Amino acid sequence: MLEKTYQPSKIEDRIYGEWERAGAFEVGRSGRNGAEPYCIVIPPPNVTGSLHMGHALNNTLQDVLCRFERMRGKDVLWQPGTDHAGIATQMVVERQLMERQEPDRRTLGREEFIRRVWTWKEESGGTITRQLKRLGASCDWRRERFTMDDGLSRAVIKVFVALHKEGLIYRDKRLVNWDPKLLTAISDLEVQQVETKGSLWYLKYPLEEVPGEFIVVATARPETMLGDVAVAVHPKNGRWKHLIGKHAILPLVGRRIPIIADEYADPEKGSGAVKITPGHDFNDYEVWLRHEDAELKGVQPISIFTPEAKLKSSTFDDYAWGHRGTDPRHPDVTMADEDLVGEETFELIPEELRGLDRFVGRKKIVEMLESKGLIEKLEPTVHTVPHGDRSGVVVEPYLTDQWYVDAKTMAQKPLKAVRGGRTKFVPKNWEKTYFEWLENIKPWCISRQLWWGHQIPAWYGPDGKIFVEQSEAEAYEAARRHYISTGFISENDYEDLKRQPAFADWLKRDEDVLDTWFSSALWPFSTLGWPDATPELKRFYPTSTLVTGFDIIFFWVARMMMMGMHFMKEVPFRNVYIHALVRDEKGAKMSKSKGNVIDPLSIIDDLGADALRFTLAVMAAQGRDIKLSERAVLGYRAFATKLWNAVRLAEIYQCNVPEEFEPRHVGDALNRSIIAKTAKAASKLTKALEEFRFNDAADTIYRLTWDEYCDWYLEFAKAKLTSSNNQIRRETQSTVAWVRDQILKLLHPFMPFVTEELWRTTSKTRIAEAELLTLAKWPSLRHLEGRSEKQTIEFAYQIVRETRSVRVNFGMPANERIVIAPTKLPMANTKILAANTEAIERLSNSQIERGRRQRSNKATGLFVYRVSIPGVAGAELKIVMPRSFDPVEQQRRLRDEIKKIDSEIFRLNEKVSNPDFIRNAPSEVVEEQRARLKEEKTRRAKLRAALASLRRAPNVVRSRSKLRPRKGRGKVKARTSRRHKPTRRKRKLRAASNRKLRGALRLGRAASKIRRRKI
RNA sequence: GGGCGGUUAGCUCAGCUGGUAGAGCGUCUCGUUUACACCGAGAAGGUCGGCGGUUCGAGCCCGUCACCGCCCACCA
Repeated sequence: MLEKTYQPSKIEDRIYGEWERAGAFEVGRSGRNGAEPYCIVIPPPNVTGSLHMGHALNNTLQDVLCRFERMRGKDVLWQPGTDHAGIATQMVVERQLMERQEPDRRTLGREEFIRRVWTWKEESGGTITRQLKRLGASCDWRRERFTMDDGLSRAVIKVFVALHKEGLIYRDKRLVNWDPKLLTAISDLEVQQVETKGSLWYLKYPLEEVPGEFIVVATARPETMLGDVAVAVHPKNGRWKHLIGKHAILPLVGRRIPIIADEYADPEKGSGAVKITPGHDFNDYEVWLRHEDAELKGVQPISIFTPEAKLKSSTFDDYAWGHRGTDPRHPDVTMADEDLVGEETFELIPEELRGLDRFVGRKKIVEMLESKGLIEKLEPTVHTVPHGDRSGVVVEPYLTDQWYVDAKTMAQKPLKAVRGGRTKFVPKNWEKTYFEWLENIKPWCISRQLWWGHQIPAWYGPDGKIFVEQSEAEAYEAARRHYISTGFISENDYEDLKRQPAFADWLKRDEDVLDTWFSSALWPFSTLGWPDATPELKRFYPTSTLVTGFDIIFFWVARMMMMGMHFMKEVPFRNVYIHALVRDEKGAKMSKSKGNVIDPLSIIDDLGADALRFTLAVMAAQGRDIKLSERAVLGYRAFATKLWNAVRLAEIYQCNVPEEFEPRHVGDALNRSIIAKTAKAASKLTKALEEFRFNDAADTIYRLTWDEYCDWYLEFAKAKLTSSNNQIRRETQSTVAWVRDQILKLLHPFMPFVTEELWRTTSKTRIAEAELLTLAKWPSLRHLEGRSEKQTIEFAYQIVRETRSVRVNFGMPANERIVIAPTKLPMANTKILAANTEAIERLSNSQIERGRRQRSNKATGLFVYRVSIPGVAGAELKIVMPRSFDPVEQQRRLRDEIKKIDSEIFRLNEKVSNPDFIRNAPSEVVEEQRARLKEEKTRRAKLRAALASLRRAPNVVRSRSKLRPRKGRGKVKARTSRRHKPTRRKRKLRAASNRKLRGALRLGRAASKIRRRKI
């Protein structure tokens, strides 16, 4: 026996355990050998991560797809794993060292530090995996991978070496975005532009050729002026063009720099002349390149800042003015890269500026210029300043050697693949974003000055020559061959060297590691076993669908396309489903600092994983962000409870599906109808999922369960479940159970836990079906969708709806039984009516009168309200009003309704009498409109008749509405004026007093009648 | 500057190929020996952002304007 309410926390862990024990999520389960493969690779969460709402959404959608396809009989592989997340993980472990007051990273040394990270990973790295299980994720956990595990590392090295040999990976000295806090290069994508208030300084540079005159340059970064190599002005326009070819003297240092012509200088902006600082600005670097062989021949970019060692106790910014050796304030700390500023550059920097933090230096240099009268003016501006997305500090363009991927070349095939439809984005408009980015892609900087990650397989020889090989041994071998063949070393000398300890340092491995996204880019094939030709690789690549957020289309999706096309010669996935962001209920991004984060785990604890999953799925309409509130989840927990209770009802009435039950042969109209509706819902849901319309799919099963099954079907079925007619009772019991089972299956991808639990507890009576719902077959019910709707139970439902509506609209109390009489029914409907009389009467609290007895109603002369029964031509429902309704109110109501119908009829008339409409519209639309017109006219006639008879009706008491304050109105006011909702107890009291009031009114009515008679 | 998306009931949002504007929540009224009060019934509530166009017919297609959001680029 099921408990009265569903408590998710009681069952979820147990159910997940059962799935795992049964190996339900394992790929290639027995009996699936002939099955079509279906594969999703999980977007690997950071190993440091814990489940946030974005993960919850992302993985819910993947799980819905996987469970759906698994039930459809496909051989499903949901490939799980985590990402080593270079910077994030390194930061976490460094923080931990600090908290435990252990030696910092540099003190520990690289090897020991990495050992610590691995320890951390073993201890804490499983968090996200456990949390995904709590969400219900049906991954094949046996196959879990990690971007730093041996296999994936091997794939990374192999890819790097191969691309290097093809010239698609190379080392280059150029400007990169340098993160001064993390002390590493980062890629363009890791830079966030932040709007910042700043100033624009107008600096006066003296002209060499015209003493006493100046050229004015505008800059937001005056401190970089020490690195200026030129001043650029527009070649044709502006106030400075006459100075082209002349020279300026760089203030403070007295260096002579040329004034050059370049279109980059916009005469409209700033002063019209721009300082060129190729060592510290991407645009200036481009200008330098353009003039490298002309006016700037022999001039090199100057880097005037040095990254310095990250100091634990540092109170100043980590990026400072050029200096060497030691920091004056920290004489004991040796700089990591003391040679990054060359001797000459060092000499270029005035002594008082050396060693200053860059922002302190800015102030200082402005003061120095100001004191010399070289600042013309200062303008406040707002400009966007690049920040490191991880560190949050202002990044610095920095000229240094890094490794790059030739992304431009690699982008070509991915572009073609999507243009040719081999990979499709859903929704499609993201393709445009993808195209734009790939078409304008720049070299991808892949080296990072970190320790945690895949160390670059490049070794430097004694003369700086680079050997990129898969292993140290191979690098040494390559070096041996190279140096011997070039005569750098003789064979004998090499053999000697080999025996010496110095040999270990003969080649030096590159210290840097690869961008985390480099290994993620291989994910769709590396996790399947590449570079080995595994059966899984053959079977599941290309994968079916990738489910991810739009924020990583560039970071991840595009790069997987590049690597996939290059190494597998095929797209990594057929579909890319891009889902939205989960925001808070006000639409703000969830963030810890804002404190508006909804933690999926606490939601799961309180309301259940199913409720959360269903909420996310039903809200996942394409192209819109999800605004999530706890209230919404609450609503879908109620849905789980509703389902629970429906199954309980089936249990109470001993419903089960006997072996011989065949839904096609069901005879009763009520039962036939719910079977057809279930079948239609199944098709609709299936189609929606095939098209990634998760919200439509979820909505469909919600409607079927709650509206059709619970609110209508089960309510009608109750009468039959206790019927003394054995045949009808058994058929209904079977149908109740059969539909229940279809619902459990259809809902299972969305709400796996509660449906599994219900399946288990009700499956004792089921035959030839899977023990576990998760392994059951997806319903395929096309043949049960049925033919016409005309003779279904729907009209019986309509009778109930109309009667209920009339009851409330005419102000009758719910507990007063009224008399209704459906008339002019076709034979089929008459039968259905007869078969469902009990249910109709119970649900509308009415008594159905038919045939002879109807005429006796006429004899009473009571007011009879007539309405058409929608869907059954000509049929109408007479509702005999009791003596307890308010006629004045109802006359008003009827007149209002007639007015509405009048305008509707007018509109339809216009339409139908318009020859253009008749000519152009499809005939079925014309017919439809005509039918509607007719229907509306009939309705109006009935209402008019009702109005007329209302005036004559003997059960009308005119004085009543005067006696009684207009029902409800006064109370409405009182209620809405309250600050808060009355408590349940108060509401009960109020209901009781309302009943009393009604009692009093009835008395009043009787009294008034007597009075009238007297008159 | 380039691109994408949004504007529909009090709130949050659906609305597929143009053909009677929907849901959930909230509000109001009524109803509990009933599978479920995490419930049931009914009701109120909308010039579908503005203007123009195409069409027999526009929430949907086209143009335009306004406001909101996001992405990319740039900003001396």
